[in-house]
Amino acid sequence: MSSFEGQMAEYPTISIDRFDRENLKARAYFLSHCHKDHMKGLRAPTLKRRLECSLKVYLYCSPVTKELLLTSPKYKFWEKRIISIEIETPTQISLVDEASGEKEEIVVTLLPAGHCPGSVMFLFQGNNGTVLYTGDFRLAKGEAARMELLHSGGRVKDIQSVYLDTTFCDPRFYQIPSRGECLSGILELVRSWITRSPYHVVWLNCKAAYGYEYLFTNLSEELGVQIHVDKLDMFRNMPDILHHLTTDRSTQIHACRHPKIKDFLSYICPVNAYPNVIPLGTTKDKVIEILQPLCRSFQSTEPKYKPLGKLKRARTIHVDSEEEDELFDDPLPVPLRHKVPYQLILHPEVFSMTTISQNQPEKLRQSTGCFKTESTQNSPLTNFIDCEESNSESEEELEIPSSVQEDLGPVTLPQQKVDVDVPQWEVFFKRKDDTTDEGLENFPSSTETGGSQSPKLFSDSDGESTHISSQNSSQSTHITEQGSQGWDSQSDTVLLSSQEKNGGDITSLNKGAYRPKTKESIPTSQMEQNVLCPKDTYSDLKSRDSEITTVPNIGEPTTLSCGKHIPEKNRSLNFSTHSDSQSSSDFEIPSTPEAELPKREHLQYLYEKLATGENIIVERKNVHS
DNA sequence: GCGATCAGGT
DNA sequence: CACACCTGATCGC
Repeated sequence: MSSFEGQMAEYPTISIDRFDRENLKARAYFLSHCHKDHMKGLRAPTLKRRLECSLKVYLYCSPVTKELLLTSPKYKFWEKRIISIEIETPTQISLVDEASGEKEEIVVTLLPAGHCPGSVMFLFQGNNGTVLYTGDFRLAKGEAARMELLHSGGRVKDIQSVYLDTTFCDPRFYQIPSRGECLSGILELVRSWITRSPYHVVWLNCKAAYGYEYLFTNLSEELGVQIHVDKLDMFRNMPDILHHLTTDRSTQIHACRHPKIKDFLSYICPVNAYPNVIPLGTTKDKVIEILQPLCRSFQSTEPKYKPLGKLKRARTIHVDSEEEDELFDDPLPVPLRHKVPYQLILHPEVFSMTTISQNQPEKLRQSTGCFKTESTQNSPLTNFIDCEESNSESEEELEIPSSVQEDLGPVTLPQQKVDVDVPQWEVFFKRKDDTTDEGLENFPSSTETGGSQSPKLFSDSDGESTHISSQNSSQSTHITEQGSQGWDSQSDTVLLSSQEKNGGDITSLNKGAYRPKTKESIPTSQMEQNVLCPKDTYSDLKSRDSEITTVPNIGEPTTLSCGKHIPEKNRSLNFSTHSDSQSSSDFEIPSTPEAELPKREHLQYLYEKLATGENIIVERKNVHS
């Protein structure tokens, strides 16, 4: 959480990422990115009133941030008062005091921050010196050095103050895996899972709104599978992202919001509930105590609602399989779901993963927590972990009853046709080029709107000017994003050539920026083959497959880190770049001198363990007893 | 009824 | 441990 109060000593008349208290008097506002903790007060009535009175007050942000912000009706009142500034374009702003007429000039330059789409750092230049406000940022080594506007005369500008995101300002975070490294790890893990069968699905447990688009687009592009999200209207003008997303649940990769399964019991409201599994450290009586208030037998004498929070701790519930379809009766006219998603849950942020191999999807969808399965053949009811996805703001506008929506859940893979067990891959490859977004307001899948699951390379949109491309989206800090950053072509060339040299695994990431027409140059048949016959294509996976056998144990979720979060365990896994590994030199990170660099095979082994839920004893993190 | 704030949760 | 949220309770307007 940012402790920044909104004002900088040098330029106290402007406010950045804070819109409350003292900031209500600001002459100009700046928003670095669209995360809630940087938007405090932004939609408060006090500020709204201020806007109505002070007609010269504006909010400055990147075009992508503006787009994302205005997607939410709650910020619509800002519409006429937001001025978007292009990345790396020094822009002069007059700071006028409306009461006295006093005026101050300031030049602001937006620098890509690599934190989430649209995220920027602000470089201010004025009479009180040059200051840099970083907001939340995630730049790879060397990226700052490549920012021309941070320099003048061949050297870095004389910066008076820097207001810095110090989240990882700690020696423990000496070595942070690059985005590229995280991506390749996740990518291979997801690939190894979903290529096992059409019923193996992955659920990405994304906590924040925005910031995972990099992962989505790259997974989608590499795997030829669109990512299922709840909403995508915020990306309607960002086809580079949009084309990799879908609201169609029949995909193998999900990043949708997950039902808060506390809803489950109160939704079905049975007469009685009998716990079949008693979680460690509690007793049957205690579980019953928790369950009872949610049953009709109890409610008749008791006031209505009792939060089910504690139910979440009951990790496993067993339900007779005969009853499941009754229990989870689907209010929507969709065919019965008989097939089973084998589920891999990834937490891209914390990246704690739990695999679930099950035979009954409904059970999977409804249980509470991924704990331990019973040793019998009976399928336990295994639960999910909440999935926060994009813009929560407009969620309440979704008129589909949440219980309906949620009950369909992210795991209802084969719901479209009862006997169509195999995803229709061909739809992934017939792609229209139109990038119009008509109808998106109704949140159809992009497949439905004529997009396809076929990966669209970022560079496809090069030159198109009718939309905001993710060129501006600073989520794109590395790899593809080099091309999509909207950085000048020189930087692209430099960066990409270094990648080329390295010839990493993340090939498509390079081609996106480097060869605009690559998509067309890939024979469709070949791409299909990659998807349909993954084992041929990824022979290394074959061996892995043999290692991960049948129904894996669902153990303690293992934590592995990706992105900015680096828990102990992860660091102990030494997630760093191997010198001959797949990482490109552009993702270079400082190595911890005494650190051992893991071999790729070793990493892969670890991924497998993680995917199957087996414990890896690398460094024992004391979980609860 | 709305918001701000806090506590607690993932 | 931090992030980026979310939910629920309480209080003030």
